[in-house]
Amino acid sequence: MTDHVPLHGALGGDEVIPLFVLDPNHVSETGAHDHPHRVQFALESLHALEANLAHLGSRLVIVAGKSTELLPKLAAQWKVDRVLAQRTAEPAGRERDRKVRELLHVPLTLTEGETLQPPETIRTQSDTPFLVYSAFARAFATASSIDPPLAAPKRLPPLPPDVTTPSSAIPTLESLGVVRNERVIVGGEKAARQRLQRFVERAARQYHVQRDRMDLEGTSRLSADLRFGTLSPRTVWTTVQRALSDAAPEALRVFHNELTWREFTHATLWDRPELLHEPFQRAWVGFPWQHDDALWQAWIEGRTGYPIVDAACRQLMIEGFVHNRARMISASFLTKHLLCDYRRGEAHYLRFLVDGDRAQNNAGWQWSAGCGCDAQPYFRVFNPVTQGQRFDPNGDYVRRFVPELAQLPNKWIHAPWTAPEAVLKQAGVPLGTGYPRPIVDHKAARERFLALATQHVKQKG
DNA sequence: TTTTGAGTTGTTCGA
DNA sequence: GTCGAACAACTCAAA
Repeated sequence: MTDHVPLHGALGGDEVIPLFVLDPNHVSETGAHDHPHRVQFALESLHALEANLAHLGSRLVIVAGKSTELLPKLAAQWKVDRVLAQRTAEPAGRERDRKVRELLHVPLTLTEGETLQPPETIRTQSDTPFLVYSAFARAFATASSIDPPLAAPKRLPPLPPDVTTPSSAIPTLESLGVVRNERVIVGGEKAARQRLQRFVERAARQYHVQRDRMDLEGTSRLSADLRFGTLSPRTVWTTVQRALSDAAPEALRVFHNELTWREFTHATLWDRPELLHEPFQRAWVGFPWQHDDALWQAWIEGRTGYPIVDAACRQLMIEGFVHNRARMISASFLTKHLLCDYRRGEAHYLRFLVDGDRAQNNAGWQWSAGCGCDAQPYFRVFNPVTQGQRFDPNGDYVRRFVPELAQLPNKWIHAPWTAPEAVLKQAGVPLGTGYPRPIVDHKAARERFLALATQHVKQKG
């Protein structure tokens, strides 16, 4: 309830009806099957919200159906004088909001809050959207002072007596055919605040040196909270800023930089909704991605033979989360080593990530594939072995998600195929049966991709 | 209008 | 092991 801009805006009136519309596209058996981890997190967050509102003297009214049909109907029935909601940069949400506004007979106020600044406000001097990150970040830093978050209300007005619509119950996971996953982070504002607190106490001060370490808890793990609004970006920005006021400035600078990237991805998607279907760099339209179902299956199941890639792919399925660097390595591998269309990987991540944020996910995948916003061109091809050695130096991340390699000594943990037979035998890792050999050779795959990319981009340019 | 400096996260090779 | 250069030009954004 902290920093909830629509609720805060609505408190200016005498009566407030907190309403949540359960969209059957998202919360149904099919919808839940499409994104099980996110549904679990969302339902828990909804329960927490319901309890929170009740505690403050109000009630959450839950209705199931399409916003475009329900909102005009309910607004008329309840004789409300306005409707408030938070706007989103996500294209389908924008389209929904546009239709709702058209159909409502009262004003629809779309408030800010998804991002620190409204997505269309950070512009170049010639009033065009920024196309490179660093220029955006400079403009963001000078243009914006970040307002402190709005405090949670102490008390809410009770529901008006004529709101007699029976509230739907929040569906159970079982009713949606989803088995609860204990490894997925807990939803709700309270759990979110605990995560933020934990980050501030344990990791924030070392953020600049440990954020890339896949084996440590060096990151904030707040991506899902930012996606669902269980924490507002302002809350995260200012809380970490306050906590690091006496720390080395580098830690805060690097953390704020990550939040600024989030601003950039949302502003960019706001400006170019078609990015969900097309590459950022137009020269990449029509790139000859290849479709090999055997390679695809090996990647999604974590059987590529490259431990760090396999760990990342398995973490996604196990936790609904992947460490940022592991996302990059695994995305780079799928697109550049296996030549799979980044959109296929993007959809897979969107399906299973708790934090499935279209703006962030798309920008990340495009960057990894080489067709996104990046100063460095396509010839950066991550080496899955050296990346593992640098950012998972003891192999702990690999061992956590690829247990069949648990007994393999550190020296070979990121390249089991280079280990002597005796070592493999001792570790109980029969290559080819216990753990796969690499499905592609790194050097050959790298050269193949570079040749293909060079050829294609030249042709286009 | 032209010029200028700069561009998230890397890899490989050879000295 | 460590370090610097090459990778390849091009576009963006501001002066």
